[in-house]
Amino acid sequence: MYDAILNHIQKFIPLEPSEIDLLESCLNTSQIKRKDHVLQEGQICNTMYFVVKGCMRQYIINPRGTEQTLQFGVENWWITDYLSYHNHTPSHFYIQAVETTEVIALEKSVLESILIQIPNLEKYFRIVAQKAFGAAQMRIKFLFTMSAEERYNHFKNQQPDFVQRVPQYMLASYLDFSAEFMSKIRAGKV
Amino acid sequence: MYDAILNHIQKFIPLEPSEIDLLESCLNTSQIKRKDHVLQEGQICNTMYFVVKGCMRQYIINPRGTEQTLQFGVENWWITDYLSYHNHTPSHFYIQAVETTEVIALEKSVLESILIQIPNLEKYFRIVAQKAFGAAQMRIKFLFTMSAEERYNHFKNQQPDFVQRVPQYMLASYLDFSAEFMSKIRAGKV
DNA sequence: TGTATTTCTTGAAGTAGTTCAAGTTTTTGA
DNA sequence: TCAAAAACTTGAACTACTTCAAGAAATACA
Repeated sequence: MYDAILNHIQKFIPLEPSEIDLLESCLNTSQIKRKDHVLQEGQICNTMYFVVKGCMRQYIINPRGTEQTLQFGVENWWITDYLSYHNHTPSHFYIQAVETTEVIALEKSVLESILIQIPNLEKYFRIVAQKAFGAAQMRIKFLFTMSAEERYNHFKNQQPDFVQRVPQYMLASYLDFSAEFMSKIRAGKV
Repeated sequence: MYDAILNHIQKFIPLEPSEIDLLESCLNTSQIKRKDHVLQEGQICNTMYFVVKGCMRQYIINPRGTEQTLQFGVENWWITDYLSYHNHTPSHFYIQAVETTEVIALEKSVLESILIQIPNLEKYFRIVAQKAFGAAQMRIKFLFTMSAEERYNHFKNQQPDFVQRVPQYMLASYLDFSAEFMSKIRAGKV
């Protein structure tokens, strides 16, 4: 039932059988329907979400009223607003299911008690966050140095399946260009 | 001597006197001269740097040969390439002192042994990384939604002193516009 | 299965930025 | 202290994108 998350944790740290039992007793999965939100702008985020199956995204609505995707979270990714989570401040983001998605929702109070009982899990979350930060740095590098077409081709080479999986306009905004321009890139009209 | 880092750690977790002693015995500071590098593109990064006093930056050289700053690290910030650090892969980045800077350089092997002796430090590094990731998300939001002039004004309001502290061309590239355009923004010629 | 909704496409007009080049000012460090 | 190096400014020409609007195609789900 919780194989996905337990395997992911054990890629980074070992777990005792008793720790696995404890985790299994504390976790529970929920289904988020396509287009449903787990976080809205202005809310305080006090939950981390682990994607078991499906796809979530974090997005904003820009001043022109257009949605812009900042982050996708697919299988084995954690998604949350860490700033709102840590500072108890209203979130700037929406977090929504792109397709019907199975997540493990871990509330702050539950997580904190788990971390006291399994201190070694701190290391797991440290490494996950450090890698996510590293990936964000690389993302900024790509945004800074590549043209729109290069960003599209690079992403398509790295994640060929994912390009088919989400609506084009979501991917366009993630790569920081307009949906119309994406259409022209794909048609070779640039 | 190590007040800065010990105070910073104790903002997030308590330390025993014995743990403080241990840390003091493992840490050492070094001076990085202005424009000297602690990491070059292509090297494997196996050190984390804590800025005690001064300013470091992480940058790339883009295909046109221009430097673009991805991150500044001032007092009480950690700076490193987490992706190279964790994956043992060649770094895409340069890390350089903007002004003569005092850092605590913590090598991976030393840090790992410290983390075994003071497991609670995992929590400290977890929170630091999670907040850094949160800040990177906000940064991407600003890059996506604000014009060049808005980004400049926003940064200037948030960090008025810092604008004077670093060369304009470094800040321009951090905010993702050209040094020439920055000059025009400041002169009100946009 | 059929229809409402969502997503994608296309062209035309506009613009927020870049690039280049040359001169000026400021800062650095021997 | 002063020469060399680094940083900043300016205008002119250019371009990689955006915005808008309207129609076509694909998809979801009652």
